[in-house]
Amino acid sequence: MYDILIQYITDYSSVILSDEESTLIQEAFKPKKLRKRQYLLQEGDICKYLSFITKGALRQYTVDDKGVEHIVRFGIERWWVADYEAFINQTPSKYHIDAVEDSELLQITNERLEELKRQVPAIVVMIKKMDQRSYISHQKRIHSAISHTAEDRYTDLLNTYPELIQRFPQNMIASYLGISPETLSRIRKQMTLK
Amino acid sequence: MYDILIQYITDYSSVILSDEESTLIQEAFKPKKLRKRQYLLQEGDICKYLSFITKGALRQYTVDDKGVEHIVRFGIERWWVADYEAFINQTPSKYHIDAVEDSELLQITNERLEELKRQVPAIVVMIKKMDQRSYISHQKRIHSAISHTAEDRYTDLLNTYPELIQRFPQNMIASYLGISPETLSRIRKQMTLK
DNA sequence: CGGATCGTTGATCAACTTCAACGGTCGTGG
DNA sequence: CCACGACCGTTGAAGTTGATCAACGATCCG
Repeated sequence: MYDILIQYITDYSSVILSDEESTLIQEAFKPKKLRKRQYLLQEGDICKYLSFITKGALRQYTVDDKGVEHIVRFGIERWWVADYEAFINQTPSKYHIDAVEDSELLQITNERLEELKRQVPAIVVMIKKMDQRSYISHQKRIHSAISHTAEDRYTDLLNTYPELIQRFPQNMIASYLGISPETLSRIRKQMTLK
Repeated sequence: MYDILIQYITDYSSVILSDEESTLIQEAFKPKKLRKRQYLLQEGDICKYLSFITKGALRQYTVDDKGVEHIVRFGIERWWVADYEAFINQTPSKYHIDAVEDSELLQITNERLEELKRQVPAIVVMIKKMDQRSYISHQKRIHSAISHTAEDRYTDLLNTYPELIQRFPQNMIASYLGISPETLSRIRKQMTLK
């Protein structure tokens, strides 16, 4: 399962890792398995780990006073999960993270990650690229949310991340888009008629 | 005008800069003035510079096919502006950036910034902190957009960035929130009645 | 087999947009 | 320096979009 991570780092840093570096990486990340519906993090928890998904699917979300869930992020293979705010500041999280399928993760603490950055330069390059990509995708999602209709936002997601739509149930997709499950159902019906 | 930047870097890196470092920074950033309504960047331009605002107010936005503007970002003193995507990849921008007031900026190119990071460690620390803060604020804005009503989003902005509401005309605030100017006007009226 | 969950559909309701009109203010050119 | 036009915020009326509530069938899983 470490090979997926090594491959990921190679892809994102454009650096081929030495055997020593690979070993350092494997020592720094600890495996964790989650059953479907199991929490990785609950509201109020400190987020100790940054997790790399080698298998499965997770979601990060809040629950409002009416009990409605609002999904801010999905994660599948080769994605990272953590409540960044809680992870960086080591403060209680405002979010829940749980497994939507049986999942396998590789986890690292903040301190260990800093150490690894010093030991393996490729990690620094990879993290920089990840940060840039997430900045850009956040910007796009914000733009989408403030300027497009529900249908356009769904079409957008369909084009950008078709994997997610195949992978997560429709009501979660609706929550991610900020619309009701009923509305998404109707939008999909509309679209098949065209 | 450089003192604002030096102070900012000191604040965000928690490092006191040597005279040499201050000099290096001043040499790397070039001043630029903008008249109100003047473009810093137009759609299709390559974004050559990252700009630090020492005075004034700017906005980053798109214009849709109906001619409606959608503001994704504001900037005032001690904020940075650039179309990150276009800046990093040196590709044509999808956004416009212009001055809402007469403004003064300090600009740096990507290469010069990389050089400066090697020369002044405090810059690296500062950028890391900026990245973290922007990640968190993006996450919050996305969460706000998908889970709150227009009124809640306005109240949120009022609490988080009161400076922006005092500084930018109401129709721009509405655009930033993703609602029509009329709706914002009515929301404000509602709120004063309470 | 039985309960829970999910997607769908219909009816009604609330939120927000659009269109139009009006008064106030600001900046600009004559 | 004034007058005019452009822009901005406000308000009303009507229209649209999406939310809510309720019911139903299908599927999945224990």
